[in-house]
Amino acid sequence: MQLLPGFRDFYPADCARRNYILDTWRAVCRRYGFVEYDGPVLEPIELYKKKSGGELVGQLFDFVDKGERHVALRPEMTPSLTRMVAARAKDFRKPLKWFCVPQFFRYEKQQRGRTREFYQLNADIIGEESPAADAELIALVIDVLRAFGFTENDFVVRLSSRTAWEDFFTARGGNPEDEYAFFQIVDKAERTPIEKTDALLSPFGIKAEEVLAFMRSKEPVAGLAQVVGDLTSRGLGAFVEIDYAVVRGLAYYTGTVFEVFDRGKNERALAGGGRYDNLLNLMSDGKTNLPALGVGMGDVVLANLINDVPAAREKLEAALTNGRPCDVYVIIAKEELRGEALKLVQSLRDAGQEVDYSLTPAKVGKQFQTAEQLGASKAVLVGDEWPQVKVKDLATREERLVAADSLWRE
RNA sequence: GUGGCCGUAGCUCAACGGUAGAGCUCCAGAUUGUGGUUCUGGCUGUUGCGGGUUCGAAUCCCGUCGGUCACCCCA
Repeated sequence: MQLLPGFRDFYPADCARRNYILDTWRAVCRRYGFVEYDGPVLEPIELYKKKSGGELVGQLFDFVDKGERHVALRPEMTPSLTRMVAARAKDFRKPLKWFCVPQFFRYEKQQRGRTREFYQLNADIIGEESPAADAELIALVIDVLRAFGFTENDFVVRLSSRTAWEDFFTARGGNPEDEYAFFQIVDKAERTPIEKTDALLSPFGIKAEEVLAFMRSKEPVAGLAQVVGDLTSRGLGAFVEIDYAVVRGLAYYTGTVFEVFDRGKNERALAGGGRYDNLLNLMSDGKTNLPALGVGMGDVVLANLINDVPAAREKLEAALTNGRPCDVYVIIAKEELRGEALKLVQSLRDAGQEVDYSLTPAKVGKQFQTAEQLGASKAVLVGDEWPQVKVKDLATREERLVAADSLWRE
C-alpha cells in the first residue's frame, strides 16, 4: 500500500526530528507568556466557508459523515480560535496570549515545503490593539527561529501593512468594497508584467507604476514605525525589513501583515501572519468585538531550512542524541540469573532510569554490541560476581563491582 | 489543476533491447563472560502498476499511479 500523496510516516528518527521542532516551539512560546490551547481536528465546513477566503476553501479535505454532516479537516486554526474566544470572551483576562501546535490538512499538489498534512505553530494575541502587540508577536517569531540556531543572516521578517494599502487605495478614490480585489492585484504585481497590472488596475484609475513605487518605498507607516521601534529596542531590528510587496491572500487581514523568508530564498515562506481586527466581530455576529493578530509557522519548510543551514542542523543533531532508546543496558551473562536480573531491571526503572536488556538469551559480546548500538552510557553485567554486578562505563571502559541491591541508588 | 523530468533490493544507485548488479543496512560466524574496527558467509527484487511493439523489454511506445521541479499559492 502506498501512502496517500502528501502524507508522511514518522519512523522513530523522523518522529524525533518532528518532536524537536514541536518542543522548541512550545518552549519559546511559554517563555513569552503564551498558553497552549487546542480545538477539534474536524469542523463543520461552514466554519471555513464563512471567512477564510477562496484559496483555502478550494483546498479543503472535506466529506459527508455518517450523520450527513458536511465536515472538513482543519486547514487553519483561526476560525476555530475565533469561535472559541467569541463563545467565552468574558472568561479571559485581556490580552489573551494563546498558542497551539495543530496538524493541518490542505488538499494541494505536494512539492518541496508543501505537503497535504503538516504541523503549524499558531500564536495569537487577542484583545490588544496597540502596535506593541504586533511587536511582541513578531519578536516571538524571531526568537522561535533563533532558538533553532538561525541568525539575521539566515532569515528576514518582511513587514507590511494592509492599512497602508487601504489608505493608498481610498486616497485615489477607490471604494472600500473593491479593496480585496485591489489587494489581490497588488499581491501579484511583483511577478506580473507591468502592462498586465496596468490593465487590471485601469478600472480603479490607478497606474501600475504608482503601485510599484509604493511597494519599493521603505518608509514605515505610523503603526509600523512603532513595531520597528519596539523590535529595535529589543535588539531585534536586524531581523525585520519594511516590504509593502507583502499583502497576503487571506481575506480577513486588516492592519500589520508579515511574512518570514530565508535569506537564501531557497525555501517557501517560513511563517506568515498579521492583524485581523474585524474577524471576531464577524464570526460572532457582532456579539464580540476584539482586536486580534496571529502568526503561523509550518514544520515542513522549517525542517528544510534547518537542513540548509549547518549551524541549525548541528543544533538539531545535538538535541537528538538525548533521545537515545536507553541509558543503562543490563547484560545477562548467566541465564540462571535472568530472574534476578529482571528484578534489578525493575528496581532501576522504578528509580527512573531508562533501562533495556535482551529479551532472549544471547552471547555476552552480542549484548555489549546491542548496548552500544542503543546508545547506552552504562552496561550492568549480571554474572559470576552475583550478588554483585559489574558496572561498565561504555565510553571510558572502566569497570567496577557494585552490590546489586544498592545499584538503584546511583 | 496545467506543463517538464523521474519511478530498479529496506536505503543510495548501476545496467539503457540480449541470463537484474554494487555499496550501505540487516542477519550469522571468526570471538561459548566484554563492545563501535576488521574479515568471511547469508537474506532481500512480480525493475511502481496495466497494456502494446519485439524472437527477446528494467531498457522503446501508450495509459495509469506516485515522486520532483515550474506555474499557482502559501506553512
